[in-house]
Amino acid sequence: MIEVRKAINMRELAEIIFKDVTKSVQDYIEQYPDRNLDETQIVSRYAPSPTGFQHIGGIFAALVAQRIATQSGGVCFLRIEDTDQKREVDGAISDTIDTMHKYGIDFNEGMVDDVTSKGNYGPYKQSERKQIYHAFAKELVAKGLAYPCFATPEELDELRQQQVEQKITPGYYGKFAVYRNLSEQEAIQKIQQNIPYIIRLKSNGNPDKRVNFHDLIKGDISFPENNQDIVIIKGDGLPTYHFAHAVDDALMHTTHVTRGEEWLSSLPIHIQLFDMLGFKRPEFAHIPTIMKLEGNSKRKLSKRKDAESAVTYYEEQGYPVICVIEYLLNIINSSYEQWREQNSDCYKFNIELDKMSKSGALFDIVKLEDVSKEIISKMSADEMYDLYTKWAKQYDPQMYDLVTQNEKGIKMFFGIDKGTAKPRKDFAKWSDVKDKIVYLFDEFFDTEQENALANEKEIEILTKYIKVYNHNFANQEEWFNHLKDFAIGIGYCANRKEYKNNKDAYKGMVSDVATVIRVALTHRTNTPDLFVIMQILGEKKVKERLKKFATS
RNA sequence: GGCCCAUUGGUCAAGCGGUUAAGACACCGCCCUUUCACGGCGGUAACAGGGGUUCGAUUCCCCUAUGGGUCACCA
Repeated sequence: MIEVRKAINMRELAEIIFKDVTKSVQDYIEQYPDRNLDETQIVSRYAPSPTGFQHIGGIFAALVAQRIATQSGGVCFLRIEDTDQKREVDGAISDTIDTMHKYGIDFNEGMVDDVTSKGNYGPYKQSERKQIYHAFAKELVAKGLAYPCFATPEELDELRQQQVEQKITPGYYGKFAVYRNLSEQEAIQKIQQNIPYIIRLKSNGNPDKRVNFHDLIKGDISFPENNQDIVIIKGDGLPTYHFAHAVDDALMHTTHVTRGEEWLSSLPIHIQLFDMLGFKRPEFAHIPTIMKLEGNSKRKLSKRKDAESAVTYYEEQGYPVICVIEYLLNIINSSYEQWREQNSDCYKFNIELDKMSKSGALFDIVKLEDVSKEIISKMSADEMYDLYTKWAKQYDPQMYDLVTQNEKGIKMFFGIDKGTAKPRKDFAKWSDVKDKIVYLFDEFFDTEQENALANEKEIEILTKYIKVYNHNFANQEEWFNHLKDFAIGIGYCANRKEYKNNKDAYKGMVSDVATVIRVALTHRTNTPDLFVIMQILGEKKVKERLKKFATS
């Protein structure tokens, strides 16, 4: 009899707290039916907060989520977790979507811009799902599994302080959770007095018992059960992450929750929530954090300290997006590298969660550069030209103007060694290009600090070379043969072995001659094939530059 | 501090009780070479430490150390 009356009271309390809730839990469960997928098809999601900062770790997490769904023929959706209104930034949602799209990551369902979405399991923005959370919270209160808590932030602070002093686990639980045993009448009374409150879960967990589960990346893990009466609905009426996660992923029928490993330790809470709400638990995969080495210790890539944590960094530096993706794939599964040798489309690579490293990888920009150089070296000259000019237009307008005015020459330059078995690997990113090509333009060449080309030997070479210079060779080979003859004529050797065996007989190697000409023409000791560079420069410029050092 | 997770060369990492402990990047050397590259060949370099279990431990267990995560009305 007493039990029945209590149940009636709890239902009444729930009605008073959630008086605006019109639909029942059952209504929602019916509204979002099971997806018609077979067991192997994965439903995953990327669920960022719209804070306006695109972190490289976000790309990493989204890539994992999107790949496992897509490769299984499943669904990956984008859900916006905007339950913290203080942190929200305007335009962040479309910025997220644009960034992901740029990196080849698109979603089957979810938000498509700041306000609209597609898919049948929406809304996909948590702030628009308040009614849904309330319906489930109401049900919990009615069942006596959740309750209003009237503790003020000050009281909570004080409680925490005392607990810390006494060296006991801090938090709102057990005997410290004073409002969990408030009678329904007392609670109703306080509500009617307009005393602010939040809704807490009435935890049934026992920390002496353990929950076991299997994480798809981390393997078997065991935690003490959660006994904290965690907040599920905040003072502003919005749910906490934990509650929203359980309700959403259940209703949206997520089969695989992939997220950063910072969530691992709250997994006992989430599992408890799924159980108490009567939901089936999804699979979990906690992705290791991308780290950075500072001194001798690893730490999380920091938004404040590390420029490379921002996705915009890679854009500004001009790393082609595909290179960043391939580098990330390489971190996800190191077998990617081998696979890539046989395949070209990185989006076809099947990732395997259980082969992912359990600990966080250091972000290795040197490795990224290598991956990037390899990819760029395989691009056609036209492709490079298009990507470079697109980048330069935004990040280096001066170069953009120069390059677009000299399209033919620049394409010739980008085309050096293209299509051969051993293409050059000059560029890791578009910001590398400028230094490697500016000498083609007088605007830069004339003002560059010149390498010293002053000794007699060098001046002699140039003085003599200009006299025999011929701009009209048909190809590199003819041109080089001419250079060789010239070098031999002035006492240099054209055969390395011979030179080595008989150094005293020569002034130097033909390579020494080439170097002198190269420096005169480019101010650099390191450039691609000289013949092509001369062709790009044109006869007039070549002669001008040679003459500068030559004596008459 | 409590609770979790991790620990193979400088970095990313194979390995799943018996291996000369892969491979890639970086570095060094040699070769090729008109320069610079590319490429080829070779080299330096690792199982955090200590106990067990076992005929045998990088692999399994325990302890220690180190690193990371987490302990909010943030996600």
